[in-house]
Amino acid sequence: MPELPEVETIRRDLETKIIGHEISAVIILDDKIVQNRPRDFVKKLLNNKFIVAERRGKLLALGLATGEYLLIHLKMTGQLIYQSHDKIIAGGHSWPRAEDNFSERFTRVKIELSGGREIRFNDMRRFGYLKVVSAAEKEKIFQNNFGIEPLTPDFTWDNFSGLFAKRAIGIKSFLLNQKIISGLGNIYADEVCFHAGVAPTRRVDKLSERERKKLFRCIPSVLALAIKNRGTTFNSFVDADGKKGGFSGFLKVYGREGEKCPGCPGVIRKIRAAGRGTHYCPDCQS
DNA sequence: GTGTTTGTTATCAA
DNA sequence: CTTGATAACAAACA
Repeated sequence: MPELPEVETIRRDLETKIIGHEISAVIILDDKIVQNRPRDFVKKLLNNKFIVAERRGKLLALGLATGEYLLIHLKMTGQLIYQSHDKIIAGGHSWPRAEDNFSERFTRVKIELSGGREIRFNDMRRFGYLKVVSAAEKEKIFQNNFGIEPLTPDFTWDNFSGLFAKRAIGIKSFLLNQKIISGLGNIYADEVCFHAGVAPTRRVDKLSERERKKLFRCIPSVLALAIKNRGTTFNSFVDADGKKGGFSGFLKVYGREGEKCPGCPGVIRKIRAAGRGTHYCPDCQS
């Protein structure tokens, strides 16, 4: 599941590869994925070029020379894979094969760039989307749909501590709510709770100042370490080169139901919280 | 055939 | 208004 670290990994990959190259072809294989009218989508991209790669939460925004933005959301199983013709000729890998995390079979949109470069949007479950919007619309979406952005100067204790006020919700739904905090999904929400030593079932308005501070510190530290390791591949995530992330082995609780807790003799439990599978150690998270 | 996986949004109920 | 619960979307897998 691509969350902030996975999307950031892709953003950084693409930034070095696609900026400044003219878009020479746009092929939509599945209309459902594109939220513009297909003809408009192609028209807005063709002969244009990407000049910047931005991210807000789990949403990618690739800036175009015309001032518009291509928004890309990977949702559950989306992949953005880059390939250059040169690399293939030089003996590099070709497109990742189906057995490496199903890809080609689920290619929904192809964007070809000058010089034999190409990015492909794959999505097995077709939850993800691509959409070209104006700079104003993109700004509006960034503003209205996303809460505080971890790993930015905005993420201060002053700003973060204010988010707890008058909220009678569980930590899990607090962390998953993109309008409160941007970028955490099911994996990192559980991991943050573990590192902070608080049970995901606790209500945020009942947390002590000390516990809130721990959460505040663990959110950026867990995310930063995950980015450093190029994200978590649990099911389908791959980076822009089609390679898996390296953070999976660092996961302390997610996907480890029944295993021994990494921090104490206890056993990792799995429950349902905020409608999601939720992993934690009842002994060291309280 | 059943249940499970989750990002996001919609809908309903307390 | 707030919150939680549930379904919906979609496709694959055990």
